[in-house]
This record gives sequence, C-alpha cells and structure tokens, in this order.
Amino acid sequence: MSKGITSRTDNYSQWYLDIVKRADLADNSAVRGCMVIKPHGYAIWENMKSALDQMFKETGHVNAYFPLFIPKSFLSREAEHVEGFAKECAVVTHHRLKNDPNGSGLIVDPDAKLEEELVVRPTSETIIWNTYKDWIQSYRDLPLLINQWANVVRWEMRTRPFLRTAEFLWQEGHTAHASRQEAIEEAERIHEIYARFAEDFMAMPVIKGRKTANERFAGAEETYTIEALMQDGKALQAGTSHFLGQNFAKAFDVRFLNESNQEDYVWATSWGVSTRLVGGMIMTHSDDDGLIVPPKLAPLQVIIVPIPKPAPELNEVAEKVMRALRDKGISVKYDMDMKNRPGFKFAEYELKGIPVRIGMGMRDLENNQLEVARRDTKSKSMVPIEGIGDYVRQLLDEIQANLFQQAVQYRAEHMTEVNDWKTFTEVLEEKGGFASAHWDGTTETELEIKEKTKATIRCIPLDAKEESGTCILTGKPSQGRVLFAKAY
RNA sequence: CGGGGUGUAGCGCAGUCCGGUUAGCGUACCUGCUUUGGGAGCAGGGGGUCGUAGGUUCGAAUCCUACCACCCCGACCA
Repeated sequence: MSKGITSRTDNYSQWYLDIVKRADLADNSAVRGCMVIKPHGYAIWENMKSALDQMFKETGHVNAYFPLFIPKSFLSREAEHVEGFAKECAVVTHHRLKNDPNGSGLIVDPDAKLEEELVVRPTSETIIWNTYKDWIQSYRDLPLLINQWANVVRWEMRTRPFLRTAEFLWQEGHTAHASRQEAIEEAERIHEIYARFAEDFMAMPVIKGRKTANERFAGAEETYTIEALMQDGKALQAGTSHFLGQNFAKAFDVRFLNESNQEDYVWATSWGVSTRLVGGMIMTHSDDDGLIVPPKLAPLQVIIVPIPKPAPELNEVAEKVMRALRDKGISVKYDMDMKNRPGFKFAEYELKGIPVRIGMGMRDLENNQLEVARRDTKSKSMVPIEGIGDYVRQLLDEIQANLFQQAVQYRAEHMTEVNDWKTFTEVLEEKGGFASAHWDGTTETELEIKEKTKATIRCIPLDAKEESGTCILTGKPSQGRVLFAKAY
C-alpha cells in the first residue's frame, strides 16, 4: 500500500509487522527476542491494565510484588511444572564483571560465581508458594487473593512483537483456598473476567473452554482458556486461568488448620494475561490502512485536525469542542502542528487507529458544523457543532459495538462443524478458523491430528452440548465436540 | 536448532557477479520561498567506521575466512 503496509492478503505476518511498526507500537531492540514497547503501544497496554486491575480489585484481589529471580532449586520442586519450563529459562550464574586482564573489555568474573544459580522467572508459582508457606497457618488466612503485574522471561526460539517475545509484561494472579470447590470457583471467576474483558473492552469475541490434558499448564489440574480467532483464521490463546489442585501446596509444604482443627494442604489457582493481548487486538480489528483500536482501549479517542492549519478562529472552536467532549469523558487532542498538511495528518491518525477524527475548516464553521470521520468504517459525516459531545459519545459506543459485531460475524463464518476427516483437513487447510469435531478424548489421537494437520485442540468449549458421535480420526465413540484450529 | 534470505545515512534500497577518483538514489531531516479540504512544489544544505574481526591486494562496500545480528519457512511455545 502507499502507506508502506503490506496488504493482509499478500502476506499476513508481514502486514502484522508493518502495523506494529507504522502505528508506532513497538520497535525491535538490541536484545534478541525482546522488543521496545513505544509510548503508543504502551498506552494501550496501560489501558488494558487499568481495566483488568479494577476488575481484579472488585473481586477482592490485591496487588503485591515478588522477586524477578527464583532459586533454581525452587523450579524443580513440582515435577510437571519444571518439565514445562526448563527448556526456556534464562539463568543467572554470576554477580560481577571485571576488566579483562588481556585488555579486551569486560568479562564475567569467574570468582563471582553464585552458590545457587538464579532463574529469571518464567512464571512465579514457585517463589510465591515458597512465600505463602510462611503466610498461611489457618483457614482464617484464607482465601489469599494476590495478583502481581510483572515482567517474565521465556527464552523463545522464534519471536514476534507482542505475540511472543522473550520478555513480556503480564499479570499473574496466585490464590490459595481452603477447599477444592472454592479454588475451582476462583479459577472460573477469573476465566469469566477475562472473557468479559476481551469482549467488552477489546471487542474481541472469545470462546470459553477447558484445555485438554496435553495443552494444560504445567502443574495444573485444569486450565480454563479464552480463545479468540484472528483475521487470518488462526486461533489465539488470549488468557488462561488454572486450577492447580494441591500440587504446589504439596511441593512447597503449604498446610493450614481447618475449622475442625485438622491439617490439610491448601488449594491453589493461578491465572494470567499478557502483552500478547495487544497482538490479539491488532489482529482482530486492524485493516490495510493501519491499526484499529476499540474506543475503550484507545490512548486517544478523538483527534481534531484544523484545515488547512491552526488559526485563531479554528483554535477557539476547537477549545469549545474539546471541552464538550471532555465533559462526556472522551479523550481528545487538537493537532496544533504547523508542519504537516491535513492529508498527511489524516493518514497518520488512521495508521495509529484513533477511533474518531474531527476535521474543521473555515467552511465548516460558517455552517456551524464539523466533519466527523470514523476509523472503523472510514465513513464521514457532517455534524452540527451544537451537541457534538453527545454525538461523539454515541459514535464511540457505536464503533466499539460495531468492531465487536464484525469480529463476531467473522468468527461465526469461520466456525465449522465437521464430521469426516476429508472435510476436516480441507477446512483447516483452506478455510481456516475453528473446526468443531468429535474427538475420542485421548492424547495420542490429539497428537496424531496435530502431526497430520498442524492443528491443535484449542479447547473443549464450556457450552458444548452433549452429543454422541465418533472421533474425526479414529472413529471411536465421543461424547461431545471440541474445537480444533491452527494457533499462534 | 535445520533450510532460505538480508546486513550500505533515521527508514527503504542500488552498487558487490567483473576490486580503481569524492559511495549513490528515494524518503525523512535542516534553511528559504511558494503552497495548504486526503501523505505539496522548487532551490540550497547536513548526515556513512558500507554488520564485526581478520586476510588477499599498490588499492576492498566489492574477493577469501570466521563471527554477529535481523527477516522468512519449519520443529518448540502464552
């Protein structure tokens, strides 16, 4: 495209990289696999963060902070957990540098070797449960509902901005409960919050479901997931919430006395969403002209562009319009830049995904009206200055709703029930999206299907109806459909 | 880690095969003038250890060796 964005049909992953770059969301950094999140990208994450944080607080959670470094021995306490993460850990082995005696700059001081190596957290279950052991004595200390906003490191071989980076930002909740039931309810409550956040704020429809044993979090008894569908037909795991049973309590010896003075291990959950959501947002809504941000997450909701350039009469009206919008809780900026012409600004703000643009020239003022353009449909209308606040408020809501509706429709069109192997492979290969099919419930079959089609079981939907059928691969009996897709 | 590709100005590239004055183009940047309702025009100007380190040569962006980084496609993963 003229704006330097590869079209989605030509090369979807290049399009994605172009959007990230041209919309000023992130840069590659000097460190392999790690990105610099630029102000515009970070502002979107901040908006996600504050909405989620509020939802967590409303459900009784509090924030805390645990160390970046985890003693290596902690990681190995829970057998499945260590197996899941061992392959992608950054390890700190020394604590000092010194000048190379041979004069070739700094070297690691061999005398500064750590007695116990430290792992840069890939997730914090182990250090947190080691701490909880000291905090929990009785059922009166429960439930313990803690969340932390942090960075984590997973040494990925292949990275993509936001979707998979070696270091990423996220929140991880870690809760402790007196009963199995209570912990399961907590995991479900958060699952629900994630789904609501994705749909209400990101305008990204998600399917709520459970992971199969094979796809489950290392160390969990049950993993709940929200799965979204991207515009290229691939699925994105957008958030997971885990019921951890007593696995970590046993590994870290976290016991409590219940009301009948009996000792028991506590029940645990953990749950997280990450900067990956920014990638999900991009791939759910954006088009070949640039980024599209749902109004509720937009760093800036409305931009006012003076035509052809700032002038006293225009500035005065802009001030008035901004007051009217801010009264309605809308974020707005007036572009006072003298350097660029309107056409340039239009393109630039479209690239950055500002939901609404107001164009304002002398001709408009004479008619007491403004040109209001919406980013999602790119349509423009002339709107009376009087009542502009209410108009834009309503327009933003409409944009938010429209983005969601479009995504819902896309997903509906890419949700295919299939009953035979041939159609199954064709759907996955050509049409993309979710293939809803019967599965015999075994990991062997799941792996064989992955081997043959590159598709995985994204989830067992919570709302799946009971329906007997036969496995798409083996023909063995099945009690319900699961969702297959190629995934990010 | 396998297969392929690319490293030359902030960004995008040509030049490399076949070594030879001062390394070039677009864009962005700076100055001035004219412009201004969908990425303005003209003129002038600044900006380069040609990825890094060795080697060959009178002479290397160009040839040789090693290394590094990034991108694409696989295997692994949120």
